[in-house]
Amino acid sequence: MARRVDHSPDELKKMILDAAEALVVTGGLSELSARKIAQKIGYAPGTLYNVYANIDALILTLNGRTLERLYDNLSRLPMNEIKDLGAVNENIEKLLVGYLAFIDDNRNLWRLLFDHVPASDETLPEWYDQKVSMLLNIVDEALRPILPGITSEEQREISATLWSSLHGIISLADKKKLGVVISQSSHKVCSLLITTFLNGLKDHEGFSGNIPKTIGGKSDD
Amino acid sequence: MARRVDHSPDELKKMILDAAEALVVTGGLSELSARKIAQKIGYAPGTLYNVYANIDALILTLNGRTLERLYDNLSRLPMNEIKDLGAVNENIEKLLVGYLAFIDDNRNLWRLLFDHVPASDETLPEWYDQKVSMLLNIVDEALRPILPGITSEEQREISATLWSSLHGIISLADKKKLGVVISQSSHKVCSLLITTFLNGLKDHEGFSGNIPKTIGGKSDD
DNA sequence: CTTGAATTCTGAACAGTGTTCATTATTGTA
DNA sequence: TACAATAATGAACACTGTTCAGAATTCAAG
Repeated sequence: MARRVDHSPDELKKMILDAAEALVVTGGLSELSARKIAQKIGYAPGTLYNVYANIDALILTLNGRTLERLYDNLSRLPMNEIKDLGAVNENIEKLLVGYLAFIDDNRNLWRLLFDHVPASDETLPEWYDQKVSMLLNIVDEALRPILPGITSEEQREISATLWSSLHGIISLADKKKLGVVISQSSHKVCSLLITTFLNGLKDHEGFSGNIPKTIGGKSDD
Repeated sequence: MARRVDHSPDELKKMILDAAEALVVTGGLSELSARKIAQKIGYAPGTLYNVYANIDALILTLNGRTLERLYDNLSRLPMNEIKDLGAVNENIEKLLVGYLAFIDDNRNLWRLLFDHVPASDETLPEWYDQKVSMLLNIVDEALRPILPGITSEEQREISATLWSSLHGIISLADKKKLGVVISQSSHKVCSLLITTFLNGLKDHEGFSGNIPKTIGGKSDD
């Protein structure tokens, strides 16, 4: 029953990805299987393996698309132009709210980003790291105004620190592994982290907050 | 081939857990299976289900034991007695180093804590949350000296924030999902977070960088 | 048109998974 | 010694990812 003409390889690739996504959206990772995808698109299971090396590769591709969507979401958020410490805090907060909204709208896809542990523990492909990097660029940009005097490597380090911290809070809250512990919503806890972290950057080398009327006491060493 | 006398139910329970642990230690979650456990202890697969409801329950029990071990490790660490901001920073750093060492020595068991996503997304049992809570108590205690004027709920919130932030950095680094992004070791990034976070607490209500002679309730809201 | 190579797709098969449960083997008790 | 209670079995069920010989279809050349 070959029907090469029905769908081009690229079409087929997209069909598979869409079917996989639909399954994940509906029932999470546990609902995803080669046979279910095949059944959904009207092909035999073996066909998937002409297009994707294995299910891990398929999931990685799907995760890439999710990262892209997240990027689109966050990069479209309106930001404060004025960029003193308070405004930067607000901007980061906006990114957080956007992120949390994205998670709310795409919970199972978002979970797939972290829940799925690929069999081979090799490093991720370059194109995947690229997409993560793009996301961090957004954080970089939001933070830059208060850290004019540091290298881009330091900058990236600080962004990554903040971002992965927020990830830690959100993901533990999602897994309910801090269930009893955090009565507050993860949003509130994240906000606490952001404020505290940014406040803590005050004494960092290269910091410049244009501190208007924030809380006083800037020490310098 | 029943041999009720060979091993008491409790013995059996421990044998299963030990076998499961050995499998995870050797080859990670993917090496764990009911049949392999059974084979390792010389029983049939069905026997496991007389003792554990299912594999998820078994893993949860195993994770509980891992949390206990981590607690034992961290609670035994020598801490600074002097408790100004610098000393507290050092103490948290010591906890971090202890944690990272534990991960290094028990990588696959530690991964199991977070990698395994139970089928049912019900909340975790109370005894599990308890163990997590015990761990956070350690962080609480380390932080308390600089935050004499806050409620224990706020205290716990701040500890959880810091701890889950560190978790986020470490776990993302472990998953290599920040591979290219963070060239630095996760230790250095965590240290940056700790220092910045503690520094950021300075302006927090109830903060006191000095040694509190008497813990006075000076919260004013 | 016809032939034949190239491509596309199939689906049975393999080795594995968690889990169940009727049977069987062993034990403690009467 | 007989019998109920318990403990353990292991085949069976419904899954999983993955492979690959062979069938179906398309395309190009003669």
